[in-house]
Amino acid sequence: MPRPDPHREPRSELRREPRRAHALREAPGGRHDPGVTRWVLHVDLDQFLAAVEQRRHPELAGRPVVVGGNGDPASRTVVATASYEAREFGVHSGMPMRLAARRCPQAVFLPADNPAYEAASEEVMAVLRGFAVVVEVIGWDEAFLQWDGDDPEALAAEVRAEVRARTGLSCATGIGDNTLRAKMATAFAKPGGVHRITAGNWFATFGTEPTGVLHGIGTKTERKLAELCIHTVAQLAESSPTAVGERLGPRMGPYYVSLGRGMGRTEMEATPWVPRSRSRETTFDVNLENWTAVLAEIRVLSARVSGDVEAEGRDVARVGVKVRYAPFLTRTRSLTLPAPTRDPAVLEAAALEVAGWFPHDRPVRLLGVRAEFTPA
DNA sequence: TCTGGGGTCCTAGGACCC
DNA sequence: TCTGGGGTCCTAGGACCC
Repeated sequence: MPRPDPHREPRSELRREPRRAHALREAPGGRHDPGVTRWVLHVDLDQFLAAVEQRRHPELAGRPVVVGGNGDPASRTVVATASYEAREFGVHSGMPMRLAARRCPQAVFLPADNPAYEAASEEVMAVLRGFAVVVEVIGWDEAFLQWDGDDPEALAAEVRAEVRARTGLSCATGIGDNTLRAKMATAFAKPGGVHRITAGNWFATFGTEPTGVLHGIGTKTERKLAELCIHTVAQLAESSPTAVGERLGPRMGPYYVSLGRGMGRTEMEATPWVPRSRSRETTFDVNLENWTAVLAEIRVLSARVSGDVEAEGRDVARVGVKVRYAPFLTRTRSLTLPAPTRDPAVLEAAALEVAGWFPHDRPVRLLGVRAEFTPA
């Protein structure tokens, strides 16, 4: 049973789900025209970052490539994406670069070039929008397609061929009768294939699997569910939403039960995502020992965030600072601005003020600055 | 396996007001 | 003087995802 790769590129969609719990119920048809079925396709690019690098550096094709951080395998960063060749050596996303270098010293280590990946992602999304489908982008390398028709495998094959022809990139496609099942199907489709999961084979596929296989349930939640004697997907599906809610929260509890039942959305949202916040953070290869250095770094991060805010062209309502002390104790503080602004001087002053609230007396491993926008 | 960077949303407690 | 309940805002932390 392939467990989905826990780390891949940005832009989460999971946390948008609970709010829409009312919409999680199967659409009262999913069938608008008789004989035509609503399908969701989850298109997921294979080893995206590594593939983009291999595409622009053809000499890297077929070689182990590891993308992450600043590309220095000795630095305190982790692997963002490993090519399939590198995965053969046990290198995978989320692994410390140092360990990756030990497992696969002959790999080519490259720094993450986010603008390049954003551009490549846009190329792919443009191809997807060329089909008669509703496209919901959920990350650099992922999108849901909503489509009413009879042969989703045929559509998936067309999509894959077109993406390959127009961008040189390979993708896998999960097919489902909702977002969750499509997404979960993709794990079986990788790399480059197609797999279909619907209400008809949901429990046959996942019923006896641990709850942690579900997209949206991590190790912490899996453990809490186990304390309620809920171990498998089928057991979760049969659980009382209110009982689970008493333990895991009034929204999340019922949401988890719905996941066990394989529920998901059937309507995609094509309108572009509006970011809620922008943040920048840095982990230092050598911990910062003095507070003057900390404040200097806060200024640097604040300026980067201000640049992002300016590019976004929206006002900031709140400024937050994150401090991770050695060895790994993380604290966050934040402040609502007296009035929304995008003035870099005001944002910097706020970040410095918040930073001043933290204990000054321990080595600092990471600093971060975050700006939260006023609601659009 | 000493654990990145960039995000989203939920939860819960306290402040404050009516 | 003491008490209530509800609503909203602010804040810190937690969990999860790519």
